[in-house]
Amino acid sequence: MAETISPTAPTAALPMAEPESAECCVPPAGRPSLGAEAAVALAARFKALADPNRLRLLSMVAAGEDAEACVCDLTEPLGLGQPTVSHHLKILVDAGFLTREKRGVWAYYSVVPEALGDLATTLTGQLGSAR
Amino acid sequence: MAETISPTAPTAALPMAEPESAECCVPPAGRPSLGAEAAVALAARFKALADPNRLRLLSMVAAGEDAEACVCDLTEPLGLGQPTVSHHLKILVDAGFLTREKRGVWAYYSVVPEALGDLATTLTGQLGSAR
DNA sequence: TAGCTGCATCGATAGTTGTCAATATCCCGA
DNA sequence: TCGGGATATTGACAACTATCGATGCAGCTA
Repeated sequence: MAETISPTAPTAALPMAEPESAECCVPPAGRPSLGAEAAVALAARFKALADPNRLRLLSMVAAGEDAEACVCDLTEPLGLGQPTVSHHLKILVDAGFLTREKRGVWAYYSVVPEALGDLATTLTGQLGSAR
Repeated sequence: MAETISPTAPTAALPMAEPESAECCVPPAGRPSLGAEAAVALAARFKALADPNRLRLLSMVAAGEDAEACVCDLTEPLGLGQPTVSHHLKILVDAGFLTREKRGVWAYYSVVPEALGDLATTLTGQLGSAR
């Protein structure tokens, strides 16, 4: 899929070749930019958002009365079973995007706005060509 | 993946079940917050970022000379095989985070800053209880 | 107290993903 | 034209994930 890179056109426009640095694999001049552990931690947060149903859950909670909602409100619109919704909510809580508060029999979930803002900052800051 | 995005078609036209317990389960006003297809599209972008090695690739490309790098530069620091790196890069290109330019034998990848900025905006705007 | 209700946890299973080895393809230099 | 190197593609396999049904637990209510 999408593998057509037009193998003929671009190469013909190439001049003579670079003067000296004809070698491609120059040593990584700067620094590894993003460490392995930091990448794992960041990927874990993205992984929590990498599911359509979890995104909808997050959105529905944010759209609630006081930016909170209980499980029974969320189960039906998604068309998922209650255990599945509970599972997704747990993942979002573990990732720091939601908080859980049990009031009586019901469990109310609310968003953590700083978490999303922090992630957005990391997106544009660390990865957006600004090291 | 095994995600069923709720077979109910238009994502919001739920028949509004009769509220038996007036305490908790009140259907959220009627605004669907995030549609099913929008959630799928957004999740696809997050999924591309939900891997540590892909995040490091993105970061390394962004930290390159002109915010670009070729495959051979990226293979070694990651400790992955060349096909694997190529696979990850393809995923990032398909998600719109990178662009590929073939110069001679080498393939240079560069970041698409608007993609990250756009995603960051969506994060704080659509999900961050701002509506 | 007993029963009921909302939610979490526990296996089990189908589908997806990350990785590698092998191979194909493309391009440059001799 | 041929050989070599850089990259992409294919096939296979292990690991992970999303989902469900069954079950357990806690708190309200009669």
